[in-house]
Amino acid sequence: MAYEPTEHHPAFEEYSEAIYELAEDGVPVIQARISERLEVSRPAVSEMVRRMEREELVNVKGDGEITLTADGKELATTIVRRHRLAERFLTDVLGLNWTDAHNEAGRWEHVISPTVETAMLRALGEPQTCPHGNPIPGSGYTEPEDAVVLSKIDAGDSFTVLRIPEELEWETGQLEFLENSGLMPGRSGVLLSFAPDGTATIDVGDTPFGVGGPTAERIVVTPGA
Amino acid sequence: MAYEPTEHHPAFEEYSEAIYELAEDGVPVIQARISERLEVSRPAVSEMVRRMEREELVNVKGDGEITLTADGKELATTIVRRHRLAERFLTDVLGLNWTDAHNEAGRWEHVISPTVETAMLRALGEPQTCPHGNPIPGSGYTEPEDAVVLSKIDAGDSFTVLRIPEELEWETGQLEFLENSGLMPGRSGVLLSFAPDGTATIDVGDTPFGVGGPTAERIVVTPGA
DNA sequence: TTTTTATGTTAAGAATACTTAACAAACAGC
DNA sequence: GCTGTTTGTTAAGTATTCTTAACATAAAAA
Repeated sequence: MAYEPTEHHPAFEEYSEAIYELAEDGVPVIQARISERLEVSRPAVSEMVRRMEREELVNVKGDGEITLTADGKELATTIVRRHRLAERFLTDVLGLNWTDAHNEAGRWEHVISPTVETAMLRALGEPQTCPHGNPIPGSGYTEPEDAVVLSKIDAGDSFTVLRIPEELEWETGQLEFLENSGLMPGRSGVLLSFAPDGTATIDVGDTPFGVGGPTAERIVVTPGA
Repeated sequence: MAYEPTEHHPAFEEYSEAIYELAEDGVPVIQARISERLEVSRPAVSEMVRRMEREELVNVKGDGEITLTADGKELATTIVRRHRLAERFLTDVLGLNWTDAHNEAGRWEHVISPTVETAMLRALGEPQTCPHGNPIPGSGYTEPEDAVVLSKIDAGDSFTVLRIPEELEWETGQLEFLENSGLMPGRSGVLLSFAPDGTATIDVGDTPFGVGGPTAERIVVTPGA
């Protein structure tokens, strides 16, 4: 009870996070992309970006590319860290599935305090990634040198799943599909074949199944079992 | 990320909870009390009560007494349940102290989903009260027949702490004091003496200490060890 | 080159939830 | 009975964050 407003406006947290993750996913950080990811109108983004610029959370380059300032980056990493830590906690401790954990964490990230963050980190044994393999900022995680996207693996070769980028987590049904298919970090499989349209057929243990081209171009793996 | 508004406006949740807990504490439920507990101005409460009346969450009697409708009660018990469950979780699983848990739960109560609620209940073994002894709505808790307030115990008699009502949790430093003093549910002690101003001196294991009259009139205990 | 698409902005407006100032009515104390 | 406190309301205004409509420009496609 009794309002305990967060240090920063909730919307600033949400926008900073979106900017951080767009950059992480290699998507050009422009207003239109933010608008799509947060599902708000372009004018809303336009106004928020102006306000965040005034508050020195972001800078806008001449070509419209948006970058986080030091303050903005600090805010973003805090939120992303809490999001991924919460996901880890929700799956590992409370047994939620990927989809539920992802949605829940999208709200938890705004209410978790430093105290709880510390307690969760300890309870989980200082995890370095979220359940989908994405790094928890500040955990010291470094991506393996040989990490490539699934679409770069040759047909017939084996691979080990590294991570499902944030971008894919937002596609409806995607997380549920990947989790149920067993395509999760740490699992090894074989890339059976490529269709002309880029669809990859893979085998990670159960029945082989197809993964669409755009998805295969985003899932990060390491070659070998 | 991506806004997931709660079913009800956050403020409605906050106000419903305040109304529920004021009634629980035996405080007359009028606008002025809500204003004090939520620390918002009286006009703000006036407007919110009108809106909640329009949404059929509350009824206002002729004398200004505010009562929850069936819908309002459902919303309130949901929030109170999540608050107390979160407190239990934060203290028992994450090791937070009473004060931190209380503050944190004040934010968590608005973001916890039914799925997480169920998972927490299972993880905690279906607890019936929060760490301060207040019942978790829907848990089937029933207060012992012989429950009385601490100030009703005779000097020299022993007692067992039952609960610290919500009202006291809002007084600055109160939870910290009570927790550090060891005045927690389940603990037994002896009421050593009463001062003329109502202050009770008690012994719950360590050094005896005094509890102010108004506080002693609110802490609920059962007679005997 | 002309047209279409993508992108950003302005303008106007709405909902939520606050605030302070000012006022009226009821109630309690002397 | 008068006075001071408690309580609720009106009025006016603010901050945040969103919307749609309309428009301008730039980039891509035909």
